[in-house]
Amino acid sequence: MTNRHVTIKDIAREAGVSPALVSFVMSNRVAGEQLYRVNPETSKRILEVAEHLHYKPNNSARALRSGKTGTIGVVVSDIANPFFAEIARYLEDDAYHYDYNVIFGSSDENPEKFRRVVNVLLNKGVDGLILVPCAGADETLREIVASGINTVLIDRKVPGLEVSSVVLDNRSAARVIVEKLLSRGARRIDMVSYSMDISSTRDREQGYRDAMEAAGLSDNIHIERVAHNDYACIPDYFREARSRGVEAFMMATNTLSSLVLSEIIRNGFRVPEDYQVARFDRNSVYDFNGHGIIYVRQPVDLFAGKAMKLLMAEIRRKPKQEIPVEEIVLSPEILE
Amino acid sequence: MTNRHVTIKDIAREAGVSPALVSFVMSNRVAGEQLYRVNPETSKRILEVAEHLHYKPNNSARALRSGKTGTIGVVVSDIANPFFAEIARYLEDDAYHYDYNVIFGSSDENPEKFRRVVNVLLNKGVDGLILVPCAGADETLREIVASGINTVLIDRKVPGLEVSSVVLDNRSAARVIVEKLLSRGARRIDMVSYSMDISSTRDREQGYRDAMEAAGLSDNIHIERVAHNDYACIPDYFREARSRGVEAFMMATNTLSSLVLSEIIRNGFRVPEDYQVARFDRNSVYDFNGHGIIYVRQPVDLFAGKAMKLLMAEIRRKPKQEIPVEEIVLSPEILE
DNA sequence: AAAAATAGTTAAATCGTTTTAATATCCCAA
DNA sequence: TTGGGATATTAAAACGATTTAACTATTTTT
Repeated sequence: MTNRHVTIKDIAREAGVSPALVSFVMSNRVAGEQLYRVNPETSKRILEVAEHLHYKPNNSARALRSGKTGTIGVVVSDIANPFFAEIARYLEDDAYHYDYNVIFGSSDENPEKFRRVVNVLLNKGVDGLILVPCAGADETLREIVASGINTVLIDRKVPGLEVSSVVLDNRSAARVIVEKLLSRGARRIDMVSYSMDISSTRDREQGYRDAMEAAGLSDNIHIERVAHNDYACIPDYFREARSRGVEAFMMATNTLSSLVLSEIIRNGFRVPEDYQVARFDRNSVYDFNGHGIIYVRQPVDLFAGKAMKLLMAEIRRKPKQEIPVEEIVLSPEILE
Repeated sequence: MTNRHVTIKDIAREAGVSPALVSFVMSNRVAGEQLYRVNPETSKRILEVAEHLHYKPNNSARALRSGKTGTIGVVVSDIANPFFAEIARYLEDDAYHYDYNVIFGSSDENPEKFRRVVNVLLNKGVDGLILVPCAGADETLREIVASGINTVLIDRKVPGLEVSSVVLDNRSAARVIVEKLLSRGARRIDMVSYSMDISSTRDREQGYRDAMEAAGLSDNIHIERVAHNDYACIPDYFREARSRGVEAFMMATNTLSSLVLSEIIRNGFRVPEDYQVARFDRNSVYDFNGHGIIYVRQPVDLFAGKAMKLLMAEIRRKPKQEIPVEEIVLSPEILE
């Protein structure tokens, strides 16, 4: 209340130096290739005065002059979805260690909203973007990349886009868990996936096909594609699957498998006695339903860590340096 | 890539007016009590030029000059916790409608980290704060309030602090669900709570006591207080509770009840046949474990909505207007 | 001893807006 | 015709930092 904003000028006056020198000390910066040379004693005095006056740099002024906001924008499908919430949490912590902040946005898997949210973040003036691209956002993504904004994709990649990404080896992961189901004797294995066109689920489908074909079960391949947020069809699907004599389900995501599991149990069946189940992502539900569920654990911490590291490398590169495009593929862990 | 930043000056030149006028039009502002009067035709022309040049206002400059960043800071316990993730999601959407952005931080229920995160947000220059105060953060909170930063507390309130808050009527909610357990015949009802000192769990404990005492069961009152993140003690506790002949559990939170439920089921018991359970917050686990669980549904959307509304009212009040302190208590919904 | 390099510091421009106070124009009443 | 009020517009001063180029000293090299 009492204290008007303390500025660099106040410190300069108090310490008997110029504002410029204070600036140099506060953000120990490089000019050209050289480090600014400040007398250690002067530097110490300035820091003491700053401390004493409770100086807090004004980020807006900094950002205005330097063009860097120290903020990065993150767009996920839905921050309330546990998978993305966890990633968000790691990103938040990682950013902190780089002296950065994070602003989040949720796309709801809607390309129009995706564009809008990205624009809001860009208007805010983020130094970079970490995006979970949603289906149909290719146009927006191309514009972003073309405009030279530092960007890293996460969880899903977009073919033909010159941009770094961090994804899971979804195809192998899916293959392995389906093989596990096969080794347990299941033959009629359905996969439940999303109808939206994103690389992660498409790759998982391919892994499922790989495993089924390798086992000579091409005829048993059945991929049920559910529209995002249209979950009313699950009961019908389950009834139909039962009539086909399905023995096991492989679920592409968290949400889907909760829905199908719920349907299985509502109908009075048990896992794994009546139906085998394999799925992506852990869930507290396992704690209550025996030990029969095979699942893929995604290294959420690495998703965040690698993405942040790539982004920071892009942000910190010298203006004329080439943009390093790197595609990181993370290995899953298969657990029960 | 091609386009250097388009500024207000570019528009002014193109439209043949002064930068000031462009500014007035872009943010249709009030001067003193009066609205700036701009000729509708001029206004239209300026907007057209702006549109045509793809003008994007520079937020840093705006913020520097006006002192408003259009960003609000939110600190929760852990953004990865479903309850807070959902609140975060609503806050994000609500903020958008006020033309604001949100930056999140997680305190991990650690007062030191709470202070640090709040300071990071303040350094960033947020226009206001929405906080879930953690135990032991009273000092930090008092400083915040004393410094006149617009603040609203959510989920938990801090007695003796002159600040608006939005909380659940935790006491009644707890009383009602315990009464439900009682009406189902349970007499030996334990409550599982946190040892940390926050208003929400304390109020819930009081509600539990109210119900037990009203039923003449004062002697059966047992509140098990678990330290945050020290969940290894749950199995011991459960064994001890069994030996006491406990028939029902009332759990103070999401996380706690998942843990206890898991322990119940791991030991081969069933809900509600062997143990009755009542708890706060819904969870997908219910979908898989019968219909016996009584739970309190918190109106998460209202938490966010009311808090944002209060905060906006504070932010938009005239400098000399009094700070309106309002305590909103939300009604829970009791479900099975 | 002169020239060159180095170290330490600063003046002043600049970033893109907002905002205050002033001005210019027109209209109508006195 | 003069003056007062609207109405519409603008010049110019902020806002608080960063950053370039310049300017002293001082030291080193030739």
